[in-house]
Amino acid sequence: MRPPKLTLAAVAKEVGVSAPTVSKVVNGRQDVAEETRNRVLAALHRTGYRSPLQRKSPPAQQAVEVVFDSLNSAYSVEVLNGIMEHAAASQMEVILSVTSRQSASPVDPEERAQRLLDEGRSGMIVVTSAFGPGQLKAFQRRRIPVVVVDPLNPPPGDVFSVGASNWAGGKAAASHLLELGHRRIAYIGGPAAAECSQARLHGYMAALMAAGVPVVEEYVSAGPFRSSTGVAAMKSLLALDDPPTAVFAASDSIALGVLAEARRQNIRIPDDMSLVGFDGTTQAEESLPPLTSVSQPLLEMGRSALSFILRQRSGEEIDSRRVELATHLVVRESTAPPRTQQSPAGLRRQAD
Amino acid sequence: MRPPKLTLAAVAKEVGVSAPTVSKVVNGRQDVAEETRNRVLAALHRTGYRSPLQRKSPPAQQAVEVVFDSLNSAYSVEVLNGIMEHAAASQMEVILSVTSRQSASPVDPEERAQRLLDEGRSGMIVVTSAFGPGQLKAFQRRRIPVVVVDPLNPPPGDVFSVGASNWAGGKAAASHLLELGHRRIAYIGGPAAAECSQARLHGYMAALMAAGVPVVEEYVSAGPFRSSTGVAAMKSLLALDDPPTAVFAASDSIALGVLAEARRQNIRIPDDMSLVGFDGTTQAEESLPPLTSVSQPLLEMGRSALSFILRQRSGEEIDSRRVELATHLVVRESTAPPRTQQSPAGLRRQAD
DNA sequence: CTGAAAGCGCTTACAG
DNA sequence: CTGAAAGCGCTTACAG
Repeated sequence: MRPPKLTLAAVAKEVGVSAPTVSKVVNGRQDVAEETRNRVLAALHRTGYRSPLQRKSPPAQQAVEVVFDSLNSAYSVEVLNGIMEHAAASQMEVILSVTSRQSASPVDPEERAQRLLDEGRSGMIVVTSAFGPGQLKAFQRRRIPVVVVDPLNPPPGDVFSVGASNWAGGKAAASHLLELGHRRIAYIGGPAAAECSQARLHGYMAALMAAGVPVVEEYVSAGPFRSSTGVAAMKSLLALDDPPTAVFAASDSIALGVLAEARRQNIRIPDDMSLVGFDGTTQAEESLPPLTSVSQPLLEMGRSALSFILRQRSGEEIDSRRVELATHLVVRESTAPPRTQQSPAGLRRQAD
Repeated sequence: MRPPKLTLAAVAKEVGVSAPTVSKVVNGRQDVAEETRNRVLAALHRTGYRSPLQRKSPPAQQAVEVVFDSLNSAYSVEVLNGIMEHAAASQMEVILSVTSRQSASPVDPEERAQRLLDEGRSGMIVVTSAFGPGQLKAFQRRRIPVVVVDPLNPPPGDVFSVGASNWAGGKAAASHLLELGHRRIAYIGGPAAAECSQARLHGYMAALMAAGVPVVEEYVSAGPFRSSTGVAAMKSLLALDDPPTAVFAASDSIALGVLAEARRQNIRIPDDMSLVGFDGTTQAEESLPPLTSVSQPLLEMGRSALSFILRQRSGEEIDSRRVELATHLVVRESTAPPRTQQSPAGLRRQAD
């Protein structure tokens, strides 16, 4: 005698609810009590129920969706590389999408989440993207593992996330400059709203305050993580009566902009001014002079994100929903003691 | 009033048969008269009937596999961006893989091709990769559309490929330098075996020969598309008795290496030496000085590759299996007339 | 939030 | 070979 057919009704009977209720859970409907949903999901999982749809098509290759807001930075590509590496090692397919490349129509999150489910995907990784809590809910309701990497906005407490120790990194950068003897240290940040950017700023401020150095408002600016931000900020800084002797840029791209503008104005780095970047991408390594930079373990961040998905998928109980990987300062040739602490005028004469 | 729902019953009514009969045809049953079957099939096709199953899963979401050998270059990322853009516009999913990230086990091409087929993928795009003819055959046998972008080795004649007019680009770069008055022009190429690299070299040679300028062996070198190649080549060039007054680098990364080494040796660009890159990535734009470079339509190449797949997929008859997109020279600030055509010694004195 | 009842669209079993 | 009738499994609309 064959086991009774694995229908939706059979699952319902097993859980002790009605068929319509199971139907709702399977389709990610809203109107199911949390507790009921959990019991049904458990039974669905235990019995291995597959909808007629799923039954028809062969069990698909395990796959994970990866969403970037853009691929136009060394940062993104490195995180992607980390994901790809882990994916290859664990036989996962990676379905990539880039929101900034999306043509007009933004995808409805409910629809997207349902499709993920229908196609049997293992989860989704969202990188540097402004995924709102509303969008995340569509996934949580369907129990699709989601991991965000360096979210623009801090994610709701129950969402898994991967980041780097930005605060400590900011502090390390500023401390390094302070130890070299700098007192006038500028900070050029990323988007003011971005979580990581704020953390770096606060690390910088913490270091200054610990050293008894006041935080000067004109020394702090913000902008997108692009070299143009560094160029613009550097122009303003050099126009100050009392320009800084060192600059801490919140990304290597920004730092490269600073470097370009410095060269244009004949400010030598590190002789006339010290410069620290953030990210530790090859850009920093290959620039001239090679940039002192706070290195983020970007590959590792990508790997961790995927490994979070895999662990959730395998039903592992995960206690901490946030992984923060260590940054570390890599000292290269763009930082040196200040030329003369007393003579800011000397710096500007040099520039003429 | 909306059109009546397109059910199996509706189709039946239209043909003048019963629903069960249509059901049999849809499911490929035997017990239907040939003539009836044909009429039903015609109606099915005409009305565009889709079973609830087909209707539900948005046609198993069309997807294309994209294979890169590596993602560590502005070139690759830009091509990928082009693919992503077109994919978003045409509602395709992109399944990414990177061969250099592949853990030890190389995937068996037969297996890979079969999986592609099983999962109903639309095709595969292979970028800058050394995909052998043997591997391609596994796909051709299964009628899976494959498009290669800038293959390392020229693909078999019947494979679709997308590239840029490398020869013309090389010629344009060298011509530009010749027109400025340069006669001692070096070429730093990419991997000697790479098709695109050879084309650029031959374009360069053609321009020199047309101008009656001999091709000097010591002025021509090759290496990976990385900045270190530029550094090394530049060192050798500057050590020559008769160093060139201009350098044409086969990629922007290589050119950036040349630039760095020039700065280290106090060779000013373009005053002491002119420099032309290739690719036209933002690296070239943002460098200091901004680099004159042969721009490749990388986004467009990505888009074209995908559009090739889509056209093949839709059964379109395609006459030409090779698309070659135009490159064009973008003159920026790294090129200028030679300082003194007569005094190579002058250049070297300058460098001391 | 839940489920009895009705409904939907397709398929099956079988009489003709 | 065909189709009326019964059946299946899931979903919907809605009363409680």
